[in-house]
Amino acid sequence: MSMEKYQIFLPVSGPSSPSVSPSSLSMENPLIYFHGDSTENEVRPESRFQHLDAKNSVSQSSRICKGSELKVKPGKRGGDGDDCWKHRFAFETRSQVDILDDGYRWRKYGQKTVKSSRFPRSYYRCTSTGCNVKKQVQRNSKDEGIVVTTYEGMHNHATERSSENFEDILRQIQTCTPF
DNA sequence: CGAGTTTGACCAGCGC
DNA sequence: GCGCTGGTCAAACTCG
Repeated sequence: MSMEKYQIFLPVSGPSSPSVSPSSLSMENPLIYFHGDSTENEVRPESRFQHLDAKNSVSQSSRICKGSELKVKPGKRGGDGDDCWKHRFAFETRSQVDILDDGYRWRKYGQKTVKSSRFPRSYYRCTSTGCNVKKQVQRNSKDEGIVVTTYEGMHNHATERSSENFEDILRQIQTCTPF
């Protein structure tokens, strides 16, 4: 993925605009820019997100958009036994490959075809012991060149490989709390 | 042989 | 209550 180009969409409007210059963001040699229209270009009308949104008393008008962070309750199976709300955010990247090299090591634990998309959704967990971060990867059904990545949780360790720029992006997304 | 992937089964939440 | 759906488990499999 050395010459892969990424287009990362982040919310520009709202109180949580990442204070980062687009030109400073890169991943090897990426072209990254901010996307200004978060209404027309929502990740997808995912009912789950909207439902969680409602639980968090977030107004419907400010529903989930790309790069937004939200807090989500742990899985129904309570796999990690964590009763606290987890940080969760989603963003889109334009890439030929599904898996972004974000510096962390991920282990795939499932794949499902979801009704809302013709592409399967893949489920990954961070392989680091004690780190319960998960992510879901799915191609946008409207534009298969766009990969929708949803992170859940916060890493409690450093990256295993250097991918500083992408890590910067993630850190800044995680740092800003929109709600 | 260990780490990661695949894939069918299982389970629980939600809407009707 | 039932069926649908999404998320997870775990055994089998692949690969380095």
